[in-house]
Amino acid sequence: MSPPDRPQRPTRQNGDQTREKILDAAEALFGAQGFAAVSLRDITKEAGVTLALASYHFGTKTNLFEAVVARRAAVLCAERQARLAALDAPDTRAILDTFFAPLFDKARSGEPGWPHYFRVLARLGEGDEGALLLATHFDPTAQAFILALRAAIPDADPDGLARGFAMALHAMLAAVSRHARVTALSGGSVSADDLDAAERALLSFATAGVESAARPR
Amino acid sequence: MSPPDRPQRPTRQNGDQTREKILDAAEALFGAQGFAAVSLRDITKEAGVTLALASYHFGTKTNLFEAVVARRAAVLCAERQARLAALDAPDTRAILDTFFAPLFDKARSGEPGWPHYFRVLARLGEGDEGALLLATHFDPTAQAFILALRAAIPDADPDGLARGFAMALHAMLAAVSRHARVTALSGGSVSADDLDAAERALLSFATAGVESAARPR
DNA sequence: TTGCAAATTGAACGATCGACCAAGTAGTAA
DNA sequence: TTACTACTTGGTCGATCGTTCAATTTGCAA
Repeated sequence: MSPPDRPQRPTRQNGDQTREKILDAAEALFGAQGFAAVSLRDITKEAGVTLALASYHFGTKTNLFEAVVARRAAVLCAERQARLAALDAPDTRAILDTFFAPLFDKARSGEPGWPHYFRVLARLGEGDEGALLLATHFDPTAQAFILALRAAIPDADPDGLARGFAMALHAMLAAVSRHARVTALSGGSVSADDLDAAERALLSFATAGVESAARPR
Repeated sequence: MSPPDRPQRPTRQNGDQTREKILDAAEALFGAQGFAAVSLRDITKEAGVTLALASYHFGTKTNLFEAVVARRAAVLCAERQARLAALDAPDTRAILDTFFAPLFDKARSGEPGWPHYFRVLARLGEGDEGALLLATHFDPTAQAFILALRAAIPDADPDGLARGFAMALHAMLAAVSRHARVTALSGGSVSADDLDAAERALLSFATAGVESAARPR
């Protein structure tokens, strides 16, 4: 049946390793191919465990996907909130930098799971199920940043600012998850894995873009 | 077997209607749920035709998807190229407006297929198969616009400009295909179907963003 | 009319899917 | 040791998948 709620005693430790292996494999495959295109057999094979373990630890395929999304969402949002709270009278650029930087830090950490996770996130905005997950895990933090931006741009048009922030958010996801597209558009001159240059370009782009979109007309 | 290449005579007419009905249904469902999540049975049921007709007219599911992408790509790119050629010594804003406007015109045309198609395009950048389709159908036109932008911003950094254009492109796709996300982020105050406001915000956002990203540092 | 190819039909094929089960292993606590 | 729980296993269920087939209908040309 389903996993027994969580270790009630010191911990068995063995099952947790299996859980993480399945989550890592699912994260990589969901990010590369999407939810429907990946089977539980693909995932458990990639993880090096038997098929039934996926159902045992996560119940359904949908539950597994939600666990993939939830695992790193809390880490990301907590870091964003902490950095935002540490800012003192920030301007637009500082606020957006605080929003973007955790992603690039994670991408530079060397842990391969984060790039896979970003590709999962980039796919999330599309379906109705994904939108609900985004709203649950990321909207509270995102709205805190929108409020901060509203304070930083005194006479901002709220609707234009919200539109600008949403577009900056998608530009960010493109910057951390679709390197190949930029390389192709540049004719090959833009290096796919120059994260520092990508972060600089994104910050310049989004700062000017958000301020312009928020400017009342 | 497969469709016999195309009408070799005056035209049978009947099969073309069926083709269009299948393409419309596939476009709507692929856009809403993605390639792998939609079955040929879903599509033919939505189209009101029998299952075997999909294979008869398009061969494989992959061929059908490529036909969906190709059908409106040529229309879009031709219009962009024509408008771009008509510009005389344009600035950044005019070039980007020329790139964005055809999408919003189509979205406002009342034809329901176009919004569905934009959702298909928004999903395309993610997989490797989709990237190839994008490159085939859209990259030549996109690179013409990048060249125009380079001419309009004399001392632009080419890599920064390419990054900026790629981000503007994704912001555009978000603006025409993810209305619900913006509404949620704004707390409900942004109307999901105010295309005029979305186009104004996108043009302001992208113009300032691209110029800022292209500014040599 | 007859002839012929395009178009359409209903049914079926083998493969793969998510989920589930009974049985067995392993590690801890009594 | 024994008892208990967490964990793991191989196998199987019905459903659904893309694709293919032979047979039939349709509509223009001769």
